[in-house]
Amino acid sequence: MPQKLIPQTTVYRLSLYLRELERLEKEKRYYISSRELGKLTLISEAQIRRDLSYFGKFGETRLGYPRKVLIKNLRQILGIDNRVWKIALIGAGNLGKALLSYRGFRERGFFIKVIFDADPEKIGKNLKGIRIENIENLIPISRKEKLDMAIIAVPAEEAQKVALEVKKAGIKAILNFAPRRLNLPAGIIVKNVDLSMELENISFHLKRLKCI
Amino acid sequence: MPQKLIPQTTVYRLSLYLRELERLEKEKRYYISSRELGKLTLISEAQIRRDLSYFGKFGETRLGYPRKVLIKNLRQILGIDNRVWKIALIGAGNLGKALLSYRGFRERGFFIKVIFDADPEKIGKNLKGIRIENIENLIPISRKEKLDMAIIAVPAEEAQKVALEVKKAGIKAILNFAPRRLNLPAGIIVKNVDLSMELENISFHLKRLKCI
DNA sequence: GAATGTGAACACATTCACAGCT
DNA sequence: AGCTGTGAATGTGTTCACATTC
Repeated sequence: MPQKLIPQTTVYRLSLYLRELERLEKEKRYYISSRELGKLTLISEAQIRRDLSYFGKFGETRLGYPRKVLIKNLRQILGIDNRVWKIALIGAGNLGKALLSYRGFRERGFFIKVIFDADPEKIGKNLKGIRIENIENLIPISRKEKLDMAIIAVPAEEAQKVALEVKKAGIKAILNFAPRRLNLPAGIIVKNVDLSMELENISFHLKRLKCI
Repeated sequence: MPQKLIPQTTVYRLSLYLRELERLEKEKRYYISSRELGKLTLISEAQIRRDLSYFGKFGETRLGYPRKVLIKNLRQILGIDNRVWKIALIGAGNLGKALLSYRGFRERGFFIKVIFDADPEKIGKNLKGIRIENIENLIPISRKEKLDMAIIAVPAEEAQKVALEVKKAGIKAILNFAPRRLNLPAGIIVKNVDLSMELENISFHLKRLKCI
């Protein structure tokens, strides 16, 4: 496994490949070609070969990629092979609740271990069997539970403050749903899911359609 | 407004600029420089000037960009200046409900006009004052209401089928929350919000941290 | 013969660095 | 003097096209 520089986008596509390969559960054939996988994922075959080549040689000449072995490799590359990532969900509002019932988490080895909120009404109650803790206790609880990741689902105004606490707690990754760019020191992975930006992007392109 | 090719990423950043400029409501100064905006958005000043230059010359030499005028221009470019986009929400599950209570929609001129679901238990009921319609009626209702956009928040297995119906209904854009790549003919804008992919991306980077 | 893996070419995106302006 | 706007240089990501392999 050479340590070449891996494009950002490649990692996202690996998830896509994995998902489609897993959907082929009933498929009897041992091998799948980059062309076939390309048809399923809508990614060019050359792109697929390039993406995989960053991590090794998984294919066999004339045959293609052995499906199940490739699945195993992809899961290992993505870090979701029999490993558990422990998550803090911060914010027990509508979005937080929706995220709690998202099946994809558990399936992929992501476990929400603690929920935090600032609302005294909510603190102490349970959601899906998980206790809602006072956000004030974020740091001690995170450290005790050795949490890997925080999902920020609080109002925009709170997000930056919360993110700094998360960093202080030694958590190494954030998935941020608040419509606010987080300004954090290096050493923490941040991914943003920003609904406003997606909507405005669509709006931009819709407008172009109508004007041209 | 020259019709140069605009990078994908530029449009997303415009949203970011707009949001930060709007946050400066109390700011008394008329002008803001690309450097100052860069500090706020964590984008380089050169990038900001380049991004804006795709759409015109909004700045003034020696002074910077007139904040309020720039806001107006950005809103116009993004297509959210006193215009209403009519949306169908498809899927009245947990995620759908969470999206319904997202303030950002209304603020930006996005209005959820109809909700669709396949569950007979839900059809006919109301959510936030919006009636839940039978998904079977997607096409006639979409056409009558002249909907611009559909938000797909249904289970992965249903997403492709629903998307094809959306296309048939003449809707021109989709925001897809189902963990499934949609395969559609040209002529419809599709943006995916894919939680699994974000999680696996984080997992990938977390793993690297631990291994290196 | 039919696939992979990959150098080389190309396309796209960002940054540099400075002319031009007030 | 201090800003923008932008050619040119650089950096990053994708595609082409083919040598290689069984």
